[in-house]
Amino acid sequence: MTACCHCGDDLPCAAQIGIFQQLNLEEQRKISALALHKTLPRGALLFSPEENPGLYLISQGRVKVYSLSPTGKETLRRVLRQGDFVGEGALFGSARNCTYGEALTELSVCLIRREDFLALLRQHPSISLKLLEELNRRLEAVDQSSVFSSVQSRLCRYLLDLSQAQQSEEFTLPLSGSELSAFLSTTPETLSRRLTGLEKAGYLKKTGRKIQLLDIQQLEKLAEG
DNA sequence: TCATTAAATTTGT
DNA sequence: ACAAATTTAATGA
Repeated sequence: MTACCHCGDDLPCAAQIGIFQQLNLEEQRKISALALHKTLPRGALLFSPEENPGLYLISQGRVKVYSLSPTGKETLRRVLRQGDFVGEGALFGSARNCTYGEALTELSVCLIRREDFLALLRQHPSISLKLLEELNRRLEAVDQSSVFSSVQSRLCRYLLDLSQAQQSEEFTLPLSGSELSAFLSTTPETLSRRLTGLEKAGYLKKTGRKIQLLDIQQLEKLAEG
């Protein structure tokens, strides 16, 4: 069988992806056989409104997902990391979206084309259920980051999410200040001020782009607001 | 490696 | 929100 991305031969790339983890090795191998394995350089475009071939699974690296307004202003939607997937919108025909996916780092991805993935869903209803769960989780995330919450709480939530994703209270911000401020729907200036505010309060320590969370409980409190 | 300069971030208004 | 000041990253010798 085709060796997958950076995974070992006996570890199909599907094994890394959350929604496929409950499947047995045999089934994961089948999925990996369906997938096209690619490596892309930093800056490459995975998908765009014009070209959206199917479901991408991220096996190494990070992807910036953003939309472009008619005036050319970029709004960052999310940042994908290892184990995330994107492109399910391509499954539902309405290619009316305006999102782009760009490689933030050198990238290894698996691509499952639209038709193949639909076949997969019919064959494995449990994958469909997993997919629904994940999409619902994203829906809640959008809800939480709505205009009703403050920049501070959105920032805290982001930092806590990041810390959880990296399994560490110490991490490096994956986005530049301007990118992160766009993501949080604010400006670089207020982002900087909130961040130093949290530092002065003693809730975290900041050294350049490195962040160390010191008082998780307080941050969680602020994140609720 | 160090100096120059470009870019990004922080701070004051 | 803008602009000035400061810090950090990139480039090239």
